[in-house]
Amino acid sequence: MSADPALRREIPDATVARLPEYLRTLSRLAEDGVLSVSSEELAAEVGVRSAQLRKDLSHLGSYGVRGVGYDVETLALEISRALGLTEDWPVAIVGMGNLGHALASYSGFVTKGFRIVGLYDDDPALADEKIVGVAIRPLAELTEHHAVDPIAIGVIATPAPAAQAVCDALVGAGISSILNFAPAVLSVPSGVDVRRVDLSTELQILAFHAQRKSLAAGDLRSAVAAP
Amino acid sequence: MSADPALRREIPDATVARLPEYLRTLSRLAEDGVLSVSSEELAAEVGVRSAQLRKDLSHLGSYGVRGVGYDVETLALEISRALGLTEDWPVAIVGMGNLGHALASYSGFVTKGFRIVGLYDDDPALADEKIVGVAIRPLAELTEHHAVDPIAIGVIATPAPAAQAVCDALVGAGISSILNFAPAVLSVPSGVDVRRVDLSTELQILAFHAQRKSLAAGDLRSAVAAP
DNA sequence: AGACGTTTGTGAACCCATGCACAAAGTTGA
DNA sequence: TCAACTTTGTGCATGGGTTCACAAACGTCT
Repeated sequence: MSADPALRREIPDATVARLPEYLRTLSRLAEDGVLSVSSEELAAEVGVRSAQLRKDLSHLGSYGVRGVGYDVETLALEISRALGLTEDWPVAIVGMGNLGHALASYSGFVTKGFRIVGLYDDDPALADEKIVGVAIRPLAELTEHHAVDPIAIGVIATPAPAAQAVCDALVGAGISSILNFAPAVLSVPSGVDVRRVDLSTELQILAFHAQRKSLAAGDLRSAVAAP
Repeated sequence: MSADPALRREIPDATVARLPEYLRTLSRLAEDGVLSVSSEELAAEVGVRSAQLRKDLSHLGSYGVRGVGYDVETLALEISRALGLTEDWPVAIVGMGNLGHALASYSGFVTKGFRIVGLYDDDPALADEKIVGVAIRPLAELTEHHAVDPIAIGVIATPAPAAQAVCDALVGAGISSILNFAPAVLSVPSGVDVRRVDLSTELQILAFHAQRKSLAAGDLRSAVAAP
């Protein structure tokens, strides 16, 4: 094995965003006993163009065989390595409301490369609860906990007003990867990586397109000026 | 009232994706009693460049005043109109597990332009439950319900294996806007709009960047992430 | 061994999005 | 009224991402 192009070379963000999808589909194919796929087949499954798939994969090295395709197992492993999923990443969730509960018991967490090591909420009513074997603790214990059993990724599932304070606590403890479910823009020092998942944003984007469709179809809305 | 540029003109997807953020921030400013903002100020709040904000807003018309800035109320209203949020969109959620419960009780749903009109799950154990005043019903009743009280947006919160069947049911009933939380690629006829929100994808993207950071810092070749 | 069919990997062209820089348009103050 | 100042709206350049199209590489079959 030579140097690892997946880690050395710069992989475009747009490509990184698609790799999890490729990986998921490859895993499903592997379960179904499929040994080899062409870029055309895999692209069709995922819903992208085959040229894009090939270009994406080319960023992590040359793992295909011309005239044949890609070995499913090998490619899945290489994508896992590129994404850093060969190791388990310890995750902590802050905010154990409905969403926090849902995230903690989400099966996708445990299965692939992630492991919940901490659940935090300051509500005393939750103090003795355990989810998937992990106790819920007050946020004040985060730093202490992190020192003993390091946390790589912090998930914020609190209401928006609390999000910045929680974020500051996470950053203060030394966590530099944050997944934010609260509808708030977080300000963080450089070097800290924040991704936001926002339900209402997605709904609003859908509403926009739905509106466009309904206007395009029945064009008898309020006063539309003639061109 | 003249022609509505927000609806007639083509608004780039990238812009549409940012409009909800602008709207949220404007709403917060309005609550704080702020009457007017410059593109510089608003952009700083949202975390984008002021030039981008101005270009985005220019796609929906000319609602700023040179030398002054934007009237907060007016701009919020215009963005709401562009996104189609002046009307309430009826939403149905399918799959009342942890995530479905979390989504149903999510406050963001009710407040801004969306209204839950249906909750569906085939699990008999949930048959008599009500969340936010809406009863949980079996999926078979969807079409009937939709005929009486139309649904604009369907949210899929089921496990991945059930997602395609649920999607087919939604599309079959005539729903053409779908928000999918299941980790599965849905195949739909053209004209149907699907957006996917995937927790594990987001985690994996974070893991990729975290890995890059840890490799850049301590440059130990094949060593593990942990110090 | 050699010709043929298949599929990858990639150079090049296109397209969209972002950022810069400035003229146009408005306000304020004398 | 007019000059000075502020901020918008936008033409233009720049950069990234997507798609096309094809040569190189591999397996297969005779």
